[in-house]
Amino acid sequence: MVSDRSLEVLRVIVQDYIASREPVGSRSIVERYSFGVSAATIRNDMAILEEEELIVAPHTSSGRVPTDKGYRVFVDQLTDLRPLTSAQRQAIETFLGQSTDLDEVLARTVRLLSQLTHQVALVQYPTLGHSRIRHLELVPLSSTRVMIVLITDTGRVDQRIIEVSDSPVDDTFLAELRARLNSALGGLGLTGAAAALATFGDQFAPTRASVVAPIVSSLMELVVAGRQDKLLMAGAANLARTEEDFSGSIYPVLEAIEEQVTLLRLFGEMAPGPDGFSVSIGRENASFGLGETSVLTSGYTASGGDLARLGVLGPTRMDYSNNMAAVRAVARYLSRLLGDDHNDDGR
Amino acid sequence: MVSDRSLEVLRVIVQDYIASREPVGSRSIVERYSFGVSAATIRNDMAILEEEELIVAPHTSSGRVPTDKGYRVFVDQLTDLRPLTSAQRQAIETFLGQSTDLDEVLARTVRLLSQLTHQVALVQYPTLGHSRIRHLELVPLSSTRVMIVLITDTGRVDQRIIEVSDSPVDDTFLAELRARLNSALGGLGLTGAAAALATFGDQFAPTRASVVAPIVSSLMELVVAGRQDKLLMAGAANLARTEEDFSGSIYPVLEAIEEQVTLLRLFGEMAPGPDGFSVSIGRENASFGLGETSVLTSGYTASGGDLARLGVLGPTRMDYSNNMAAVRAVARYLSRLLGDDHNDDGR
DNA sequence: ATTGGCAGTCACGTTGTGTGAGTGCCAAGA
DNA sequence: TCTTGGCACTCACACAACGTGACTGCCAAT
Repeated sequence: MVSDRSLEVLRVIVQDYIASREPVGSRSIVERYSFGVSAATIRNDMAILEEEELIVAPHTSSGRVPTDKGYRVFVDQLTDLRPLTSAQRQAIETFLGQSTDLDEVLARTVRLLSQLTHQVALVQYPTLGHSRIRHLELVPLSSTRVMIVLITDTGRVDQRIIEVSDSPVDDTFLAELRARLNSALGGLGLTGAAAALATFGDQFAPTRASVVAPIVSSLMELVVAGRQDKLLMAGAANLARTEEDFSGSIYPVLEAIEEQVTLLRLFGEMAPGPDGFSVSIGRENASFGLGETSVLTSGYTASGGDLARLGVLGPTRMDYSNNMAAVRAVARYLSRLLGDDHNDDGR
Repeated sequence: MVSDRSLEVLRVIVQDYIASREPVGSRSIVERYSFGVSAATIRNDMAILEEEELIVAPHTSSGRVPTDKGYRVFVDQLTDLRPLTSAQRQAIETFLGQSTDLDEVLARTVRLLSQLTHQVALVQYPTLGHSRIRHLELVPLSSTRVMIVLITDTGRVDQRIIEVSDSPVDDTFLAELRARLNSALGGLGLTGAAAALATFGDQFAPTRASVVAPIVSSLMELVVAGRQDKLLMAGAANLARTEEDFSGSIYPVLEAIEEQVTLLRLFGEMAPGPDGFSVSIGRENASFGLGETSVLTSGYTASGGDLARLGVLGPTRMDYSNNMAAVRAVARYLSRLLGDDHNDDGR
């Protein structure tokens, strides 16, 4: 059976291997840590760990390296998150403290997270599920083209350009349409808006259909698509820095993370832990072409209770302790920032 | 002196080296090409080319490799651009043919270009210099926060959120302000708008200053910042695919291209050639941390004559012929698409 | 100007050898 | 039953020696 000391041994193996990228042997363990036992005993423990597939020996006669399963046990045991240094805390403050615009806040956040962890950082835009429509604008671009701008109370702006009929657009009618749309949809959640839109066209004369129909249907798409997420990334270069941690080239990894859809699926499938925190290690991500990377994510809440995730992605051999602390801290700070800032009245 | 045949030799050296990534020797040249002379003669030519620093021998006794200067001469001589295959032409059509939204067109363009060239593709957003203000929207977000949305006739949307005074915002006044701003600025170019804004605040009572002033100054920033460009990128993974073409790690390259500002400076400094096309090779980009990469760019015109650039970036050892053709073709197609599409009346 | 020939250089792949880190096992001790 | 020291064994790795082959540079002859 795997004793308490065995787990301790696993812990130091992971630690040393993370620090040095070299297989760690029994001898170096007794030298560096005071286990109070001899190397032979450590070897016995290591045999047990190997039995349990928590570590492996790359060659017959070399030190041991944690397996994915080993990392998993290590991470699950990791209760005492190394607190951030005061310098790191201050970095968070100064980095995020000033900005007000959602775009800017998230852009800064992703850069910050990348710098704190030296990994690829990811920040998901808040889903618009719970956000409400603040304003809706129709802007005539030309005689037959109209731009629709949708602004939600999270500060997010979506736009779309559409072609309306072949008859020239009537400006005054467009203004009327805008007014009606705003009064019909303003303040509604996106699901409510979709419902309202379904019958919205009925109040107009059929002759107007050529203008109203495409706008409504396009708006419908926009409202539905609003739930489809967007994602920021920073620090991709860090993958090249830690290139030796990948068996082959980093090409497939870069390719995988360039595809936003992949990352969004990954975010979606990561079981949100009790405190919104989740870790996915190595092969657990194999289906995304990311079998040699680990992903740490944490949820954060934007205004209106909208939930989104942020996190970091890096080689399986990463500094979990530090990175988990950073992800947690940033997620908390961001939640506070967005919550406090946007959570006002609603007019 | 460097004879005509010497230049031919340079050409085939570049060609072969690009194809094989191996130093090319005199022997393999006479085998593969019908120069009608012996290897020794080729060797003499190569000696001349080496004298001129167009090629170098990595080791005393190995084939030759083009220098940056050699690539430069090669590219400058390159008149017969390999025309795109019909498959490539069709890819352009089907890829870009359908979309109408500027964001979407550019997003598709950058992906397309990356796929055609297997390099990192870059597309700069049209500068707003020549574009005119189509519409301006003020949206109250809360009692003290207002979102400004600026829409130009290129279909670009910029927004910004600002904090206005400590007194609650007056909705009706905001509506009036919006109307006045639109009538004052609508249809103006950005430079004109900046001028108009300078005196815009004067028409309001001083008591309104706490609301008007921040909006006007923020709008001013937005108008000026409008010229600051934005940039899309795709295919960064390709750098990892051609990793062997970089002496060290690709880390510095990835790092450099992650910084949009760097790329924008690079775009800015690339002398636009006669037909708007420009090539920058190897060390010519050293100041950007891109001394081992080449950049091919071409200008394209959006509506209103606004000029922007697009291009590809890759290792110095790249297929110039193919990539130049692709960049040219895509730039032309994009110009036509944006020109035709957006260049309509203006109401 | 071109050519064939020839000597010289040097990267690279192969093979052989020693070295050291580290393991597994076992018998003895607590 | 757990721990320990000892010992034989394995094997990656670094290093040196050695061909081999692909070049080049030079030169005398055409």
